[in-house]
Amino acid sequence: MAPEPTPPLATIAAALRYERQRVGISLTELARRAGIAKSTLSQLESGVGNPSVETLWALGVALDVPFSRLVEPPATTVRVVRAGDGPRIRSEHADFVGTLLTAGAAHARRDVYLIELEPGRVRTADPHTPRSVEHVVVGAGRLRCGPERDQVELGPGDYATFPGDAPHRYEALAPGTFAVLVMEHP
Amino acid sequence: MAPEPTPPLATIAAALRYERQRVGISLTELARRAGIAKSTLSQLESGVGNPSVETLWALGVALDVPFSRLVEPPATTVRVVRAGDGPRIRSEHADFVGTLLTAGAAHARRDVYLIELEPGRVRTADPHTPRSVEHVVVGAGRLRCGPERDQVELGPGDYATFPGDAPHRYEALAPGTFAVLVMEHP
DNA sequence: CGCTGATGTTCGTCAAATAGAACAGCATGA
DNA sequence: TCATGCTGTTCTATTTGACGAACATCAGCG
Repeated sequence: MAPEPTPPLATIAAALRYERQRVGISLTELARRAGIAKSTLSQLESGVGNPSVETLWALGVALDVPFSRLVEPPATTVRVVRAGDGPRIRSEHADFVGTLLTAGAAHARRDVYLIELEPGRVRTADPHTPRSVEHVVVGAGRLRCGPERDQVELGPGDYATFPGDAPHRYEALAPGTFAVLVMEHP
Repeated sequence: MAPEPTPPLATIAAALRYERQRVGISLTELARRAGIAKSTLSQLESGVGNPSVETLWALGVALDVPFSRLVEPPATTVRVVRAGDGPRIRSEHADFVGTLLTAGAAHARRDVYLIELEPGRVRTADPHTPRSVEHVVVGAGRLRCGPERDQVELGPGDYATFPGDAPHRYEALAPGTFAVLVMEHP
C-alpha cells in the first residue's frame, strides 16, 4: 500500500503550466491574480523550488482548480482495450465472437454516434453532465482521444472509455478515420 | 464557483493531529519516520507555520494517507434529514404519511439492524466493504454518529446517511437510546 | 528606428520555514 | 531518590523560499 508514489516536484511544475495555459493567461497575470511574485511562479513552473502550501493554494484559487489537481499526478481515468484483447465470448449457435468491452449499467441512457474526422482538425468537447461516461471504438484510421491530460492513441478495433465530465478531445491522425462513440449518462 | 473556500492553515493542523493519533504514534516518532525535525511537526500541529509541499508530502507518506487528506477539509459525506423535514408523501388510501429518506438503489443488498446503546459506551466500526452506505433512523434518545471526522447528533425521528467504507462511530448521549440501522452494500 | 507594452527570466535582499538542541513534564524502575 | 526514557514544547542557527527590481526578448506601431 503506497498511495504516495511520486514526489510532486515535477508534477506541480507541469500542472501549473498546463492549467495556466488552459485558462489562457500569462505567467505575469496569474502571479498578479494569485498575489505572488512572478519570479516565484516562474521558478515553480520551471520545476525548481518547493512551494509553501499558502503559495500553492493561492495559485489554485486563482486558477479555479481544486488544490489536489496541482500536486497529484493526473488520475489515469482512461481505460483501453486493444483490438484482440479483452474477454472473448464465443457463441455456440452462431458463427461470431464477441468481446466484452464494458458491462452495461442499468438505467443509464446511451446515445450512439458515428464520428468521422480528418487529420488536422481537433474536436474539443467541453465537460458534459456529471458522471457521464464516453466509450469509443475505432473503425478505421487512427484516433487520438481522451481527457486532455491523459490521451491515448487508438487503431482499428481498439476501445477506450473515459469520463465525459472532464474536458476531452478527439483528433484523427490518419485520413478516413471514423469511430463509434457511445455517450452514457445516468 | 469557488472550489477553494478555506485557507488550509488550520485544516492541516487538525488533519495532522487526527491522522497521527489514528495511527497511534507519537509526534517524535512521526517526525522521525517522515525525516523532518520534530520541532517543525510540533509547530505544524499547533497551527502555526506554512509548510512546504515537500514537508507535507513526507508527512503524508509517513502517515500513509493521500496528500489531499491533509490539506482539504474533510468532505462532508454525512447527510441528515431532521424529523419532520424531507419530502412528505401522503397516501390517498390509508391514513399515514411517508417521508422519503433515500431513493432505493436497485441490486443493493440491505441488512437491517436494531441497535440499542447506553451512554458512555462508544461503538466504533471499522470500514466495511467499499461503496457501502449506512442509514440510521433514531427511535428514542439521542445518538451521536457518523464518520469519525464528521459526526452529527440525532434525536428521535432524525435520519442520517454516510459512507460505511470509512471509520465511523455510534455513541448514545441519553439513556434508552435505540435506532434502526440499515447497512447497504452493493 | 525607437518607443511602448507585453512576454518570461535571473538577479540580490529579506523574511520565514526548517533543523537541532536544550527544555519542562511525566511516567517507570533500579 | 535519582536515573532513564519517553512525551511535546520552545529556544537559536541556518537554510531556503518569496519578494521586488532589473534584465533579455519579442511584437506591434507611429
